[in-house]
Amino acid sequence: VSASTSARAIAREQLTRTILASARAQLGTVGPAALSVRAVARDVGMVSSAVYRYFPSRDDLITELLVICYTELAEEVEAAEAAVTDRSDRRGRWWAIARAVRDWAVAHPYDYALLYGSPVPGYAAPRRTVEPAVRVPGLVLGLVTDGGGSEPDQPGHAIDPDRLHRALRGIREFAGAELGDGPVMRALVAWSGLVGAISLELFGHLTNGVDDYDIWFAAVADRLAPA
Amino acid sequence: VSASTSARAIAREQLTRTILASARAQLGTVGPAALSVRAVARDVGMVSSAVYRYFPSRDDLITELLVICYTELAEEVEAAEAAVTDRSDRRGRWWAIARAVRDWAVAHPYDYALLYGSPVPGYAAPRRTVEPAVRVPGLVLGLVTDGGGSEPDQPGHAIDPDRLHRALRGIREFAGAELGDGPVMRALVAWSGLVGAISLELFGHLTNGVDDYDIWFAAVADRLAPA
DNA sequence: TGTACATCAGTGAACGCGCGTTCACTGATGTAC
DNA sequence: TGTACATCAGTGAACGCGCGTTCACTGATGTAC
Repeated sequence: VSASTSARAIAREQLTRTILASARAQLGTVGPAALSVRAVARDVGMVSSAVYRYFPSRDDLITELLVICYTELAEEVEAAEAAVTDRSDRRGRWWAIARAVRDWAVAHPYDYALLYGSPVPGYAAPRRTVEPAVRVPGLVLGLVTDGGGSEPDQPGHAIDPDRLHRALRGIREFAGAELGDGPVMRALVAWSGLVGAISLELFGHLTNGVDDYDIWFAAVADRLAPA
Repeated sequence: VSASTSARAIAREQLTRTILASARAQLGTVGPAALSVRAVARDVGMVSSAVYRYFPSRDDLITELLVICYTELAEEVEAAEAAVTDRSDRRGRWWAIARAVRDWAVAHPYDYALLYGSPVPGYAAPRRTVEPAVRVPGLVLGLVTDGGGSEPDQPGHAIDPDRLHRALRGIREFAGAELGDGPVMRALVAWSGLVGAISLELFGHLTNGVDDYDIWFAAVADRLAPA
């Protein structure tokens, strides 16, 4: 019996998933800051100390949840974007992305809050969360650069283009160096607007102001289209 | 001695402020979810039960903090916007608003997280927080409608204008009924982008991507200008 | 102005609860000969 | 194939801590006559 399929290994994998699922469910009732190892243990029916056989600390549990949620979101959004058959329809691809992000957020509001809401106090996300985290904004960037545009930013309010160019170095390195600042800014503005719009909706800032969030979001996303 | 200036009344007012200041300072180290009555009491040098002479519960303390923070933010933003002498320079007024919001957010990141980050679990904001909360978005709305524009929304992606119009009823009622959907959407998109951009920055989503947040924000705000 | 009473701020103990993490342990699963 | 040993999952008790809120109380401040 190979190590990875032994009864122990199978049970371990199973239970790891069960613990994570329970933790994620707990997120939905209590928020990430109050996520508790003991409550998770209670939920999966083991003693609290046993959870430490699976996760060395509460922070590692949170890290795993972050990776899972970022990955799940990214996969749904990537699938939605890839489903747009006319690849030259960049507006349609944008709408697919925007809609998929919001659909996921509405379906998993607490997970969304974990990813894009206030940071968990006393918790610092390790590097391994970065890669899954940048997949969705990377998709927006890819959409914009697909247009082949490499034009610089067209400044309106006295923005120093050289300084802006230097400020965006990190993003260029992430995405490949042939990016103009104009497309990068278009993508970032669209991404900011998307996150802002969803946050305003989910965090209750539109209560009594907007009655029909679906059409509202459609109209916002329409105006945010980067391409 | 009138009731409002008696030694007792003075001491009460003073201590109320001290307690709130301590609570707000505690926000900055621990996040709103972990704000603790006992820690505040310890900080101001009284026994935990004594705080209940001033605030009937922890939730009331949070409510007061919300009102204080919303009000402080609104006052700074209103002052910055009012300082733009050329009232026809709507781009300049927008920039004043955007910059003032971000300046306050950067100076008080935990307060910003309290207002625009994830909601505090188990806490429902009462009505009295609404009025101070809408002052800043109201300013953006006012800026847009100052242009006198009452045009409908110009749809790009098959958006039903009637349905959108109905969805925005609450906002129209709040701001006065002569608003076209076009200006309302322009204001909301700008406001969404503003909140999104600041949240991405403060909540750490641009780490290693953007090096110089000042110029980045200036460029984003420039592109978000609603007027 | 002085006294008797009412109001209120702050105390200290208690209730009942939760948390993350460690540690020595039992007993089952896996491995090497 | 069978036995001896090593690995590991899960237990239960404990450490030391924190929390929100209540309650009977003391003693100071305010008020009415």
